[in-house]
Amino acid sequence: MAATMKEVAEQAGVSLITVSRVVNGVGYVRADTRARVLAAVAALEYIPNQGASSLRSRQTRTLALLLPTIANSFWTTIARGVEDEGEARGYSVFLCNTDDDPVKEARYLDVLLRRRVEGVVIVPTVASTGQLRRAQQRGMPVVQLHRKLDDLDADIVRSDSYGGAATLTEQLLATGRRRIAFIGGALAVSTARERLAGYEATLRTAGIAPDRALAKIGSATPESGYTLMGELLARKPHPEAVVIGNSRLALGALRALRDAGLAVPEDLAVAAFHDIVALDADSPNLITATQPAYDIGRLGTRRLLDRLVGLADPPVDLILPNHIKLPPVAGIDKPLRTTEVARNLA
Amino acid sequence: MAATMKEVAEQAGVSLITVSRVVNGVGYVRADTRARVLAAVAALEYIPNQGASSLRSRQTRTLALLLPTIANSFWTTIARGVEDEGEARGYSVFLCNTDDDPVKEARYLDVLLRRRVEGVVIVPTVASTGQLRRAQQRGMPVVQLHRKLDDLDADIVRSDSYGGAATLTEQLLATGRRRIAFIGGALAVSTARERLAGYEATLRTAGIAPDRALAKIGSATPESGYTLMGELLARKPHPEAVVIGNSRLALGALRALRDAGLAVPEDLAVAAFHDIVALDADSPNLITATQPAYDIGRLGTRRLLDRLVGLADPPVDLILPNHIKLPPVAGIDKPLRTTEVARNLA
DNA sequence: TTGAAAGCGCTAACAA
DNA sequence: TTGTTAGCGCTTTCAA
Repeated sequence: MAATMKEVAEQAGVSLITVSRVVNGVGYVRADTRARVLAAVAALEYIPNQGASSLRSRQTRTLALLLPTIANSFWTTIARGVEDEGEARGYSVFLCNTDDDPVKEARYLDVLLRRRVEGVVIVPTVASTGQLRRAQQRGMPVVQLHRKLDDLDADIVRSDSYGGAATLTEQLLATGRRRIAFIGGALAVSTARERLAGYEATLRTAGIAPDRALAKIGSATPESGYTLMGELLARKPHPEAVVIGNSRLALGALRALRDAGLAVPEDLAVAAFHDIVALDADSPNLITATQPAYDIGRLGTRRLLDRLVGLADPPVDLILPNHIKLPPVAGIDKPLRTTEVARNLA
Repeated sequence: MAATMKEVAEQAGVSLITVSRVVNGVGYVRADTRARVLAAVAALEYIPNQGASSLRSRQTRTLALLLPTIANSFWTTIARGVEDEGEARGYSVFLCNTDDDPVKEARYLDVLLRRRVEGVVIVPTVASTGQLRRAQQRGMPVVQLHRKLDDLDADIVRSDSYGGAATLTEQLLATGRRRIAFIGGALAVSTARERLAGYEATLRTAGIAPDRALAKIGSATPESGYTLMGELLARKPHPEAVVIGNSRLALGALRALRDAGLAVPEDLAVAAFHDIVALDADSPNLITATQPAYDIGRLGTRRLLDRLVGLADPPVDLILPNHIKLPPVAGIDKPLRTTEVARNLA
């Protein structure tokens, strides 16, 4: 049915390899020969079979992106960055939703190995190390996004969780508030640990001993945020401000404040990491740190593609600054960057 | 480097084809032969090369999803449905963001043809027909999602735009309001046309002649929604209610109402199509119609996969009901479905 | 239940 | 500037 290179060659009266050269634009071909080949290509509506080419050349021009779920705007923006960079360099991208389930992730990795994907960009689960190392040993470069596995020797691109939390805390301190609480996600995740650490270190620097009773750890859901904020409000007097480690927690916490009839920031100031669009409606009154999701995807993929063309440097840990936004209040209106410069920028 | 089937065969002391049968689980193989082969597979860490298999068998087990952009929660939820269904049936999915740009779309379709993708699930642009027909002619089935191209002979799965708009309008009428306005997206898009039609027909059924001055058409952005709502509010008296054809328009329209100091629904009731999470914060006071995005993706992909195993029925137009949500007001609290049943459900 | 032979559509390596 | 030969790793077809 579909025409092959051989048929094009016969039609054009040249050899197979000449057609290959014309189609791929490599090597020397006389102009009139090229024209004859192109005419045959058009006449037969020839479309190269990339699978056959891959088999011989050992290049599939294919990447894979594994992330928790595409149905969340933070991951989604990363995905867009990955796809754009891949497309720009001639790579197609397989999309894999792991749901943070190691079993699902392992199954995908297996499929990708069979497909001889050239490289993998991944937001890893806590249990990914073994499988990823296996992939690396088989010559499949891996770039981690957002979350860092300590015992994996691979490039990583992420945002500055520690610095972001520190800046949010600083901004609250700058408004004169001292009793500042914290609500964050499970500490098994590296970003959550770093955010808590950034918050505590900043308090100490300001001469405030962190009060562990004011640091609440939950599960990255609005429900959890609602509950934890409720616990903070039950204290008399309640905290003057709170740093919140992720958007879903913030959503619930803000609801708790509304239900309690408290105004933000007058009664209680809120500074939160802001990843998801759902927070937009509330954000005018918040201090927010937004991660550069698109760039995380884009730069991670760039790094991966550079590896594919031979880059052999040691793995980098590329930490990108968050974008800090302050509420439009007189006197505090210049946005800051959490870190001065991204290190090791490719 | 990576072991081949041939090497496994030598190690196990059998022929190539026997290894193939064991690996693929087809045909007859004696238990002890199978065990020897499996041992060799493990020893050599053999992973089948799917590309080679595809070349011979002409099955790539690969689909593609083309949509405007993954960075929008409606499309994203569709994508999740597509990926889940594909994964469940052993297919990997290439993700392609077209940005509704026909040129980008055409370039992707070309790549996908080269890759011998087995089928395509697409949210088409207005200019897709030619390329898609070409794909069909080359044996690549196409399923349209959400938007219908009139002159393409392909399955489509979408939600009931006409019925959704009709129900939103009915619900507003049921609250006693009569002067009901409409704000919608560009009429070049089939869904926008159908929503306007559903609104107008419902008014007529209620004995109200649609007032064209109350039907505003814009460009599916919050800015446009803000402007158009402003125009409606400039009329004295302003409308008692408005039906809004998509979420981004609604976002802007609601902002305009806030800025004008009008309460929803007391001063002006709002019924809107609700696709994106950003609207959640406002939705308690709205009547909303939410499209079954996940099912659109899932059922569309199912249809495509059924075609791949030989289904030859004429193309269907599968129209799924929207989910209607009413504000928690006494007396009006039972959700409705816009259409009784999805027709032609596979 | 197992195998031999052929070939999918293309490119690498070398030769002319 | 063009061509020949070989073979990528697997499945199809036919035979035993």
